[in-house]
Amino acid sequence: MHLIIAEKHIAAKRIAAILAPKKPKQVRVSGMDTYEFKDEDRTVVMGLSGHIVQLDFPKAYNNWQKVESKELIDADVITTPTHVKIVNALKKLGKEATHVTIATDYDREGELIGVEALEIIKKVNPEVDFDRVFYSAITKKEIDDAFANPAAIDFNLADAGHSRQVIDLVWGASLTRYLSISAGRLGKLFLSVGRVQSPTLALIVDKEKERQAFVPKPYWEIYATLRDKSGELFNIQHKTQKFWDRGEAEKVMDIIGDNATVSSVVRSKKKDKPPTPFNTTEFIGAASSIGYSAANAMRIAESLYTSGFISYPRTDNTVYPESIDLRAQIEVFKKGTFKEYAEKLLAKDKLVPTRGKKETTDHPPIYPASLAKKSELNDQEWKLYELVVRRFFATFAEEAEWETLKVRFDIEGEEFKANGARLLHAGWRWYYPYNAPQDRLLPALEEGDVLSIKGKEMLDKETQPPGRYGQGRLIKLMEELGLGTKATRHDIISKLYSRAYVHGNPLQPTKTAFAVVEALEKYAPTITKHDMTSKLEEDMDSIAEGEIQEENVLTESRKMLHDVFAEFEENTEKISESLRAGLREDKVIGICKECGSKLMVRRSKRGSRFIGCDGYPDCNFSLPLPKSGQVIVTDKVCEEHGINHIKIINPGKRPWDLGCPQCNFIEWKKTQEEEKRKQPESPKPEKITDVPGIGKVTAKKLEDAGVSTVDELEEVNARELSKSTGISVGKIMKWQEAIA
DNA sequence: GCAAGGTC
Repeated sequence: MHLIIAEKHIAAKRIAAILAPKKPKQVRVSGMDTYEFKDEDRTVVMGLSGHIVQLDFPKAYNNWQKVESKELIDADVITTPTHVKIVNALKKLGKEATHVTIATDYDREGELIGVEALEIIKKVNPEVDFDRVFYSAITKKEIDDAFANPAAIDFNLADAGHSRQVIDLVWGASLTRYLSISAGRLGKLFLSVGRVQSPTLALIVDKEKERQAFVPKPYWEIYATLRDKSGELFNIQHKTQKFWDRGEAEKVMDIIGDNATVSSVVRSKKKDKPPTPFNTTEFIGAASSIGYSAANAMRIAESLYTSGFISYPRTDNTVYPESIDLRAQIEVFKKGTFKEYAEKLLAKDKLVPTRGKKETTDHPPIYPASLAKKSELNDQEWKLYELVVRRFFATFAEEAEWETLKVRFDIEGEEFKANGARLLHAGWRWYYPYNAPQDRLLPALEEGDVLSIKGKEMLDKETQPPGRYGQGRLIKLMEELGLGTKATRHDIISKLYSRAYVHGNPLQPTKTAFAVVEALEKYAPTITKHDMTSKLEEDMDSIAEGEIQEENVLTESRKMLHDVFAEFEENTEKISESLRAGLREDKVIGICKECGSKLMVRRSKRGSRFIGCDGYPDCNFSLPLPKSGQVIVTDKVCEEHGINHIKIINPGKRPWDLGCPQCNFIEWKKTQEEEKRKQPESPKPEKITDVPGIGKVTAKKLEDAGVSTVDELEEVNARELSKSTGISVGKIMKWQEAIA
């Protein structure tokens, strides 16, 4: 039997459909759908799900307290299955196979994924014969060509990928563990470190430092308001856009008289080029600018892809490959919502798409694969589908053409100006109307016109600090620096949120993030720089070229990590103190109005959280906090209470903007009172069976537990009563609420 | 409970 292994299920299905003389038979093997057909031999095609195994340390290293972080550097690295069903199917089919063809994606990870699968098969069938095929799109021509010319597996390339896995695990796990223990942050709140996440976090922290160091500089702007012939008012600005000297600006203000003369009018034309095809980064950038987070955009893109509405969403490529029939792809839209756009494009004799800078072999750019009806998708999905369709169309459209107008004015010898712009020909902007610049219309003016001045204004302004990174911009920057991949960058950003290193969008780092980045920059600078990835890429290339052995690269990397730990050991105390200080700062939410001490997030003896005063026990001012979720202190300050707003982060949920905790508490008390006022009629129940939800049977149970009157039920400890009766705590507390 | 990389 000939076994063909693809990287994912859908690829297996499509490859089978192309290779099979007749429709392939769908056969379930160990719970997996595979595709079988008869060629020269019986052939089975099965899909993996990317990596189906994972690297890890042996179980003995799992205990954070007992195993020193340093020991992870030279610990064994073992391979464990992550997709058991697929591994079982591989073993079953692998045993029967006489020949195996690896048909995973055409890139480094694809090579490694193929070798991982082959290794599983070799365990049950050591003598099996194997080869490898390369294709860059699943079209009949590419697949037929690939299978007509099978090649050998590139084990060096797979080794290169494997070295990355080991280095990521060893550095990430040992540093994460060391920092978490040093800061006393164990359990869910551990402090993570990684080759990609830490340099990304450092970018965000650096930007924040730049903002903090920024000193705003005051400047002034001068405008005059003119009336045109038709009576309309419009503004013009002094040619010195920013006056750094107030006196100078005031001098100009004094000069402005009653009239302005048009000294020149220059009309010209400007063109702007249609956009390039979407790759993942560009797609996330565009989605981000219409309000989607990177992770959400990718989640929705994934579902549009699995439903067949768009092509594969994880791609670096920005050039449509020859193998796609682009005209046919536009013809799909001759019906439906985008009919008029498709027809206009199809009327062209020649369709010439734009090309981006990146051209790769793995997958085509993202394009709409089939026609969707609005009713088939939810609102969020539709908007992103529409974005992909419109972008696809725009890449075939003409340039947009603007008419620009530059008018200069003379006011008592001072030059003023006004710029106008008008869209003459929409071109691609008709297809793709996102973030389009507005027309700036100026009245009809000619050189020598004299207009009356109706007003003048001098604005006080100051220079602004550089902006924080938005998610779209950060992903683009990560790509430029080689951090992460098209499939992981959005995940890395989500990770920074869930570790409470950042909050908000644009991203704002917490004090914890500052402390972690500072500690790493001082004692383990390698892991905070994108150069570590560049160096790793170089090493991987050398391994792939066969110039160097994987083992050599790993040994060198481990040696570097030992040096880092030697540095740690000399500075144990300092690292621990500075981390703890940073972590403490994230707990401060302001100054106590009653005593002037710090108000902090604290824990009671019973473990519940609250906001308490550092001046306790002399001052016992306090505010409640929600029971679960991480508390994040934002930089927004409540105008009324002078304390910082807070957010609550629960894994897998949207962050909850709680606002000022004191306002929130006051609001909560108010609604509580209102609710009481709403139902003052219901009198306190007399008998225990008057309490809603308590019948005779329950009453008997309660009596057996020593609770026979309403008063007793109100007083009893719900937890203890639950233990002795088996009734849930929640139910008991509800009864108690009903009584009160 | 630790990373980053695939894919769902």
